[in-house]
Amino acid sequence: MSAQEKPSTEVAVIDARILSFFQDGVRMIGLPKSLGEIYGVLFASPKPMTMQDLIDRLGISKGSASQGLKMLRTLGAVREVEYRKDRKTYFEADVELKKLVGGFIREEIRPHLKSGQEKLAKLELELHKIEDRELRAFYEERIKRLGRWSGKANLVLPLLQKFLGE
Amino acid sequence: MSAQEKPSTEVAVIDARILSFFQDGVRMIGLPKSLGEIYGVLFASPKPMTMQDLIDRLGISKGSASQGLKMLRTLGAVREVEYRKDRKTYFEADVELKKLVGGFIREEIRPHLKSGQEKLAKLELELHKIEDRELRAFYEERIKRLGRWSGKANLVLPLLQKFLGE
DNA sequence: ACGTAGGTTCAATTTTTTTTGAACAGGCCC
DNA sequence: GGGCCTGTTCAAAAAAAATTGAACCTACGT
Repeated sequence: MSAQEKPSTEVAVIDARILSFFQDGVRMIGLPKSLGEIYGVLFASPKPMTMQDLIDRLGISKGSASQGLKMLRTLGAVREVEYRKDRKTYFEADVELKKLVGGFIREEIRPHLKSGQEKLAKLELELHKIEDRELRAFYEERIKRLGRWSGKANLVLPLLQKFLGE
Repeated sequence: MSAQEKPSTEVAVIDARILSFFQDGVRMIGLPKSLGEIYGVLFASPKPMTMQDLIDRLGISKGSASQGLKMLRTLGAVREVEYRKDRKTYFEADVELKKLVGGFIREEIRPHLKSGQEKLAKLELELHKIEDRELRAFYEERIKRLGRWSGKANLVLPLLQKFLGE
């Protein structure tokens, strides 16, 4: 039923490989497998899909699909598109690396980085309380080092985005 | 007992903050929390520590400590040092960002990337089997795109390392 | 050779994360 | 209004990952 295409064996094989590509890829960056699966199916689909299509295709629950799509949208990896004039929302994969990486950095990296920087700031304030000269010097060095790391990260992320943006 | 220093309150507070810094940081890159804890303790310690020291300090099991140190060693984040002439092995944190990032890339990124590239290679071989012209064109575009992503990653990683290496 | 301290391994357990599914909300059409 | 279709939420269940602890090495000192 519905407007599904005959899934010719070859295409099915290819879809499966693309899927496995993303299942893996997403693991690498520490996101749930189902995110990779949903994105993979959309990436491999010539036309937009509904949530129900994804549920059928992947055999996942409605809840998973809904949450997965939500996350993918906030990452900017998937977008809603006008497609048919019905009640459903149709999705397609956003395939620009720049956007994918940007979303990942914004949602998954920046917040950690920020909280780390806040921790560092507090640390600096504690330093002077250490009595022992030598020990204080040691901690100063370490904390300065953490500060440099943090600074590097702040420098690298925009460069990375620019580089991937072409 | 043992050669432990008086953990003056201030130092304890600072150590705790450093620990929490790494607990978080390690989560960001998808490594187990205990790795961050172990590394954090070593990072915050002016002198080398034994496995037993870590067990006492963190209240973790011998197994955890052993496995954690193993992983940290293969990541190049921790190294064994000569310290006292006893049977124990003493560890200290390697604090060069370049080395940390390098180890992470080598152990956690490269293998995924490689397996992804192998999948891509197989994919290319399947493409010609698709009968439908239009559909084949679509898949060709997508797979070429994946290839470009992969290529970018291969380009970026060395640059990243160089940049952090200074 | 024996006992013991330091260290590793791995199956079992615990903890954490992910997924499910049932309840619910809103909107559309009759 | 009432039924129905899409989609969301969230507590409970399932799955996956990390941690433990006991068995087991190995090398050293006596």
